[in-house]
Amino acid sequence: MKELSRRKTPKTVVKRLPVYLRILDNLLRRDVDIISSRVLSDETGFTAEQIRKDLAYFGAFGTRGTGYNTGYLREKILRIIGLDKQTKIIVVGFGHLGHALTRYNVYQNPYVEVVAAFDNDPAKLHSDIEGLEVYPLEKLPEVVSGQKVKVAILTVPADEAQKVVDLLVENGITAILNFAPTKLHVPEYVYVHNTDLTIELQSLIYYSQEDEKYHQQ
Amino acid sequence: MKELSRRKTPKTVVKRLPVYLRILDNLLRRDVDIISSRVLSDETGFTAEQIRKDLAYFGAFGTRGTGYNTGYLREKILRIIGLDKQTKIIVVGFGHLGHALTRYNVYQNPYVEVVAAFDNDPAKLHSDIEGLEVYPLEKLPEVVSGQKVKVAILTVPADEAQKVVDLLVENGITAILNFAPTKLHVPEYVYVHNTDLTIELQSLIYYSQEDEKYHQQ
DNA sequence: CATTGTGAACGGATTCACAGCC
DNA sequence: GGCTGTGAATCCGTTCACAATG
Repeated sequence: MKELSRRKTPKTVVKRLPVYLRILDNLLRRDVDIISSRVLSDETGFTAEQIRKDLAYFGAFGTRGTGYNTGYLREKILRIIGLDKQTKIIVVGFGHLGHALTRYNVYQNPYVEVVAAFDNDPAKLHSDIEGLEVYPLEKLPEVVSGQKVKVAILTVPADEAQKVVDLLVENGITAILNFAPTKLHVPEYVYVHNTDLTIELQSLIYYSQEDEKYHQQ
Repeated sequence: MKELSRRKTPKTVVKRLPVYLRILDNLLRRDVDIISSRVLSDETGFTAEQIRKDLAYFGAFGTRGTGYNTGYLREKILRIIGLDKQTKIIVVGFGHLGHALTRYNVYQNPYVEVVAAFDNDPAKLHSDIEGLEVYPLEKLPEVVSGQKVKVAILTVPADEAQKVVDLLVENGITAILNFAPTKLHVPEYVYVHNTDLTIELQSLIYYSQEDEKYHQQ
């Protein structure tokens, strides 16, 4: 019995859930209230089988012969991701990127709340975003432990990143969206997703030069 | 013979090349001029075998019994990625995110040059970045075709993204780093990498709630 | 009879294991 | 002896094919 219960959901599946959620939101806005895996496939570009398999990781949400109830499926996915309850996040590093990301998130999603931003540079301690305070790093433990924040977005320079991460982990952060171009060392229970813009851009450049020596050949 | 020459490099490999490059740069700065796959493994977190396999896609760059010459390997990877020659890129959508990304890139890399930014909103047509002009979208064809730009960073709102992409492709763009939260339709010769911050954040939230109903079980 | 849910087959990437070479 | 380069074995996610079912 333990064998079965140890099934871990692949990361690839978790990455697709938010896509489904977005499509379902769009469909609901258009009053589409039954949806087949085939239509979801058209909207997302994933295969219908893959979508059904993805959903099957979490339960049987559909009706054979009919499809999925849009609203019901949406509720289920919200719940699976954890968006059925408010999530507090912090932004560490309030330079241009941190600033842009804060705005981006604030505006996107009612379930997600940026509760504070942090920066070491006194020049950056001012926020032009309504309801957002920017604090020096010393205040981080108080805010994170006090409000039980679990999620952090990290946009500090590479050479400060590890020190900041240690501080985050110490204070109970369990998931980090890392924009600093460096490998972070964390305990295995902490989840780190790296979004490295330099890497993305450089792989893009690789692909931009089609039919060059290495590519086709 | 055709069978052999059709070998395509896996995307996963291409994504790791810039990581190697960064490590090699760091090592060179510390005057380390011979490097083994084992040490590269320690620095990157990838296995030594994987690193050797990755490099082997492009040739045999090492010396058995010794390792790789740091500077030589760096040159090779630069060349493979296409960073041995100047690359021109444009940023389309000059809101907070576009702005931050432009700064980010300008500052990172001598081989990569943001030649212009574009936005539809007259309010955003001013740049505070040295040497960078922000133009209305009508000017895009002239700049892109004229300067033979192949790479674009896209940070426009989701509902404008497809129209802008069509314009980009029409004018010769072959690689797009897309931050708009929507599926883009492009001819198969165009490479699109999606960086969807909402998706990243939502998967992060999934992982932040460890030992919840769906996760371990 | 359309569509879900799922075991089985497949394929691509990683890891293993070792032969080749300095 | 140490480290690269690589075929073989393995792992894991995707696709296939179909049984189950409203």
